[in-house]
Amino acid sequence: MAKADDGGQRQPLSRDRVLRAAVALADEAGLEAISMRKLSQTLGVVPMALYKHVANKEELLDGMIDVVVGEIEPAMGDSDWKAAVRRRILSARTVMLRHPWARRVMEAQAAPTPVILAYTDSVIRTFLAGGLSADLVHHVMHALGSRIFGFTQELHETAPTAPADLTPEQAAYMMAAFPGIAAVAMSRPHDPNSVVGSGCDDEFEFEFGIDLMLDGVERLQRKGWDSSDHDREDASVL
Amino acid sequence: MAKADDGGQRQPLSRDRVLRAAVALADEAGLEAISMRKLSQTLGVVPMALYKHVANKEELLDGMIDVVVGEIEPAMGDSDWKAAVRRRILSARTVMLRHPWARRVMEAQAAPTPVILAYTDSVIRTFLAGGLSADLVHHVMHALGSRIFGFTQELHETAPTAPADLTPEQAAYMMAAFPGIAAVAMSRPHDPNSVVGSGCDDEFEFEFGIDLMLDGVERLQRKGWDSSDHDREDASVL
DNA sequence: GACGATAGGTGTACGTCGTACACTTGTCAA
DNA sequence: TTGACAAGTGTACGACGTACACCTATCGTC
Repeated sequence: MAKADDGGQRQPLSRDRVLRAAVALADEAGLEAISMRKLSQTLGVVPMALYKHVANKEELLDGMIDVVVGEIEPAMGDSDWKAAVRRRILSARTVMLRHPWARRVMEAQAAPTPVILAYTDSVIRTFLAGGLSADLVHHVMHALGSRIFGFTQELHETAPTAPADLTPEQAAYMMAAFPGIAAVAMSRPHDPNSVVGSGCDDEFEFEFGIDLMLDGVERLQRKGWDSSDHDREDASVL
Repeated sequence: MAKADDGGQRQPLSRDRVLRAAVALADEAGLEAISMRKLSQTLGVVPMALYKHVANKEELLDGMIDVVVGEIEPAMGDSDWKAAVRRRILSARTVMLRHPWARRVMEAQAAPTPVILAYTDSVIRTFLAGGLSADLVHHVMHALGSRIFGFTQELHETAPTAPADLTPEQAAYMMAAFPGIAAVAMSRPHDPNSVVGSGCDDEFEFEFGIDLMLDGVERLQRKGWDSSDHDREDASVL
């Protein structure tokens, strides 16, 4: 069995210990630090030792995601489906902010793990319990997409609208080359208290997005919308 | 200069030729086929030759994305902002369906290229020209996120709601373990004419998503919504 | 026509990666 | 005591990105 050189007893590896160490390493050193070799080092073990607990790197990454998804608050029996979903998603969001690498890993995943399916299932059941039709819920889940995991839909963390850290020359160039972006970037003084690097209040933007969707869904539900209603020749599907 | 062994004259490489070959290779062999070595092979050249035209692999990938984004239809002078944005996004979507690997590349990108900024800018200007306030446009762009590039927001191509290719045992297990998913998956017979692997009408789901957002935005605009209106203690931000 | 600069293609080499495979070693049931 | 089994080790291979030194064809200048 593995023992530390300094005489201390090293507890044996386990799948769980491997996954937790990997999550911790990714949290502090970023996703690019996750290699079987580097991870094994942090566990004081030889690279191949990991393969006794994890089939390959892909399974390692899947397991890391399961750990992260497991941190999302469980559903609570909530009378109002909108508030319930909203709280759940915002809880997911705080988890994903703790593990910023998780998004890229999930996006590269070939298929959802059972843990992910279970989370998705519980969100769906919240909608159904709120009285939404299965048909409507289907479309809503597609429309929400990865937002249910608390992911912003931005592609680039440093938003193109970020006016931060621009030299006057760069700013002038932006103004000339991308007048729309410039106009929008200048449009609002941001709340200095809850700001991320981009200079935007990310929390506000996120809530704006999910509220836009959830309010729209509520309106569809109220008017008894059904996907078979719509005329496929219409410009809009709603 | 490089010449083909068979006596035929080989036209010299160029950044453009490299990028186009890379896009073609990714289209037919997938993103994992994109390595400097394999790409150089398809160009009949030694790996290091590519570095005379592209600084490194990251720049190669950026360039590939620029090629793809360049395929999106330019904006047309459209009186109705909603229809204009809708058409533009749907055009982007058909481009991205041709290059399914583009999404992952863009998501891994550190920063937007000028080409991406130019496209983003033109979408913003469409909104502004339609009379939306810069403030509203700001939030809308965040809310739309990567949807403006025509990306579905799904994490996994094979949606968890896909009932296809399940053995009866698997189906029974799904029903028991994930009743919500099962209920939603069973809820609607899909249009067999425009179906992707998932068994869902992806085109419909995509349009449902953007229409949900654009309709919501139109409503906010009509009632003169302003981000400074809302009370930050409210449950909803709208 | 000669010639040096330069752009474009080559060859070799290094460090990193995931992981196959054969091995030792510690533990425990019989 | 044994011997099966789970856990950790060591070596090795092929793929990757790319640094660096090297050729070589082309062309403007004299």
